[in-house]
Amino acid sequence: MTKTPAKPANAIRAKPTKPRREKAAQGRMSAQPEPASEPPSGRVARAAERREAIIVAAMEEFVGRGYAATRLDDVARRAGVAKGTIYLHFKDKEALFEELIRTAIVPLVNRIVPPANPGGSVRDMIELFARAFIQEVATTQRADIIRLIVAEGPRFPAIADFYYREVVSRGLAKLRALIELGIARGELRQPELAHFPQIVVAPAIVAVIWKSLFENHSPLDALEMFRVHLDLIFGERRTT
Amino acid sequence: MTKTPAKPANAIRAKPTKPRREKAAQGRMSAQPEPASEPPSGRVARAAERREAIIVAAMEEFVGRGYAATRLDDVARRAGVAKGTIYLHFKDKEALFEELIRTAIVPLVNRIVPPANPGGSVRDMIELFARAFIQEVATTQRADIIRLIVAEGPRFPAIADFYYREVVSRGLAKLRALIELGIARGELRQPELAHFPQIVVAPAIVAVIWKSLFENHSPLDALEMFRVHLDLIFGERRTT
DNA sequence: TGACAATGACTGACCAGTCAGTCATGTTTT
DNA sequence: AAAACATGACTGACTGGTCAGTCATTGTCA
Repeated sequence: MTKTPAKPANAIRAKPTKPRREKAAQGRMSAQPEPASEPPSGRVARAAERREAIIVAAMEEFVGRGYAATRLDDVARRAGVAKGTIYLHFKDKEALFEELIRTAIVPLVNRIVPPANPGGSVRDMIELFARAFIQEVATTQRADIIRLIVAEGPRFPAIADFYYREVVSRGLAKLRALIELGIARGELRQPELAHFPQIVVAPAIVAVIWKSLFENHSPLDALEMFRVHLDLIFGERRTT
Repeated sequence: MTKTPAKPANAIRAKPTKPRREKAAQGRMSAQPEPASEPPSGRVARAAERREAIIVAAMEEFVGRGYAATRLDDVARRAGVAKGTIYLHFKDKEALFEELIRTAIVPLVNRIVPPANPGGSVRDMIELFARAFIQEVATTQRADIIRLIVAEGPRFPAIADFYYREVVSRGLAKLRALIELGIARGELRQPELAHFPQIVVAPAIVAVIWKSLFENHSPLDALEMFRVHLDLIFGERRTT
């Protein structure tokens, strides 16, 4: 995409040779076992480890500076890897970014959606659902991932699509089912709510944004806000 | 990222001087006083006009590409102005960006906050408030300004501060007053709502984000969603 | 005819992406 | 078991291009 004009290729590589000496020390002597994640010894394991490190580093950089302003040099440095290594694992900056979002989102969804709680009230189920979301996202720096998606989504349709497919439509479908169950059971008396499950999660979304932008201006108790919201939806609250 | 056409690059630094001719015509002769935004003839007026054009152009570019990816060359071209002219009006890219948000936000707030409606019900007042917001923002491309603030806010504390001060705290204060009035009048029976006025506007915020990211996946009737939400808050709806 | 607004070619810094070369690790031979 | 060899993960200097910001020159108004 980037290049239109023909590439002049490389003319005469000057002196690429450079005594690489001290660098060896930085490599791995066989004697010392690693600090944290032990010596994987297998080449593949090592590679996977580095790939992981790159993703983690890239996450921090992209979240902190946005897509365009992030330098791959910084990502490499943070990952403790040379820039070229990034390109062994990802086609280009964009591929890294998209892959990043994917690997961040999937485990997030799995952690939140599953609780297919057995026989509690619908309110309890929704509360669990939302509580998990708020605790796993709004409270942590994972909120910034959401902000990143909102910020860059329109420029990366692949990401917006993926996010819609894997998170939004799935979550809303689940929510809608719960709402319908609540209506059938008489816990909920607003049948039209099933058309707009977004209303149920709206305060959680707002909490995420609030945390990112205004937390230092005025902190927000997301969980308490959500409880009040549920009182609105389900009528008077049972004692807590 | 994306490169446009093959840029002549700096192949042969030609003669710096270039007779600028036709451009003059595009300027304004002093003779004809035009209808609308016309031959201001005054230097100051002209200057203000250009400044305005730059802001409009910058708005479109920043909204479409984000801060970092926006090129001032493009802003200049879109504004029908040379790049240097931008620097006659703004210290640098960042100053332009911040000024931009400021001038976009203020009129927006004035258009929405004012309706200090006289003696309707609280629900009517809130509905008016929110309807104005949804019609003025969620429906239009102004929604992208909000997204822009969410996206770039953390990187531009001055903007987040300004936005919090001028829009958020002001809007929430107004809303809180309305909620308290509603409680006093007995229209609202959830006193704790006054602690979280965010709940009232949450669906509108969500609508804004939805429009930006998912409108093509699944359109959302923001106004209708908000009506359902108000039913939740105020209890059963009066016929509509 | 100044004085100042406007211009756009130019510079300097910056950065995505490349690739020749290095070396730790694993494999085969002796 | 040890030495010779093969592999490919890894490195980082380098290229081609981009872009914010500058400034000498030119145009225009009062």
